[in-house]
Amino acid sequence: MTTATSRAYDHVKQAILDRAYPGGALLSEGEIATAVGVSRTPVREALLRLESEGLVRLYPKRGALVLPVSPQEISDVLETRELVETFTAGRATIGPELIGELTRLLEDMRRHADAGDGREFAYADRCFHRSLVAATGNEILTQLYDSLRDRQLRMARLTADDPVRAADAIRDHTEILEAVRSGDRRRIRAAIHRHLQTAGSALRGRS
Amino acid sequence: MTTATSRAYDHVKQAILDRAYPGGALLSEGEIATAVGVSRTPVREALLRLESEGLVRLYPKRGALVLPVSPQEISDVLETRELVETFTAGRATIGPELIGELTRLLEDMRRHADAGDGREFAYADRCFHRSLVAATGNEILTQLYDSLRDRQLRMARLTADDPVRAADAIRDHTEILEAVRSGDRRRIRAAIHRHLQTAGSALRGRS
DNA sequence: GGCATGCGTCTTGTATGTAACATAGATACA
DNA sequence: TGTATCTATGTTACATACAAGACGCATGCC
Repeated sequence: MTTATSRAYDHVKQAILDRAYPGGALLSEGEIATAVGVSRTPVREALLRLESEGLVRLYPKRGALVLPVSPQEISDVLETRELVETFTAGRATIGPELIGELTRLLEDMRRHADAGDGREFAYADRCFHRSLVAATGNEILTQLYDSLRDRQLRMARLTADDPVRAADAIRDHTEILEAVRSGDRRRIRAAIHRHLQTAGSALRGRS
Repeated sequence: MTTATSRAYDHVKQAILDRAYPGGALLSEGEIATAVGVSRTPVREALLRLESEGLVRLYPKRGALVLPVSPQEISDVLETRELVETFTAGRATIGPELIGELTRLLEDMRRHADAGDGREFAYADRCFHRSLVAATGNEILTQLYDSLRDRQLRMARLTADDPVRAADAIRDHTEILEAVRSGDRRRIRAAIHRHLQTAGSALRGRS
């Protein structure tokens, strides 16, 4: 059986990302505890972790505020993502194993896009980028990148099922993969930059 | 009165950075709780936070392992630090206020170096760099940078009182400040790169 | 009306109890 | 000898209890 803490964590995180707990909501430990069916202790640990990830902020004796997505946060997340990804593009060790994984993930994206499964599509998308970052072997950056993607998920969930954007994403990723295959790091960086540019402008425009 | 959790946190963190709890040590909540004079609950929260910062790793039903500094960690921390700092050098908003703060901190460094106070010196050093990062306004990077410095502190504490390295650091920082004053971002980046290069090679060489 | 004050309620911060898990070392046995 | 099992001990994971802080609101006073 999974631990009570992780159940509480998953529940709250999912609810925040799905906007079931909207930005600005003030959560109480007890409320969540009864919702999940555990005691307050594991809930508290989950909230602490979510705070370190930047999703909530704990106010003493008041509750946990679901941080609203601010223009500042959008900007920070996108800027940091671009920094990490362009850096790793120039640094990842490119080998058959990485190429294989990227190819497989791109296939997944195509399949899920055809099936209209926005959720799985977004997941494959995410794994694609994550693989590139992880290929540098830098665990700090990899972990940072994961948290960035979580935060971005909250901003972008609404666009996940848009077929036009899906097609754009597939085109972009294909380009990135081609660039990786070519081994030309400048080209990889350029492809990633372009990709983030389009993704970012959509986000910034929306909020 | 400060909270029990923060007291536990400060105690454990300080002990780890000072190597009073050496890498490889297996801590138990109860042990720390009696040492700090609080119950196990706040200790647990402190350990959770320290785990998210990469200083310990919690093993279920076993205890908290103080992560030994690995070559991989050194490399990751230095690489990430350089990435963040060179990026922010090209992006920070340079104004009289930033220049004033850097000037003041450099003065502090000089003063503490003369006084032979390694601890205060290291603190001013850290603030100097932090100001540059914070001047981008990117809160994610600022927070990441702080955690990187903590981790590096653990690797470098031994060198803090070396007067030769202090002199080197002051020279490097003076150069950085000059570059900031000039407003030439390429020059700033170069100065920072040089600075991290020397600092890094000392670290890598030692471990 | 406007302001201070006190009360009731909600929520956390911390302490403590308890059961389950992990491990080491001893012991029994093939 | 080698291995499986048992047991004693240490440790957490989680639940629960309780006191204290924060806040809304009514009440009383000017």
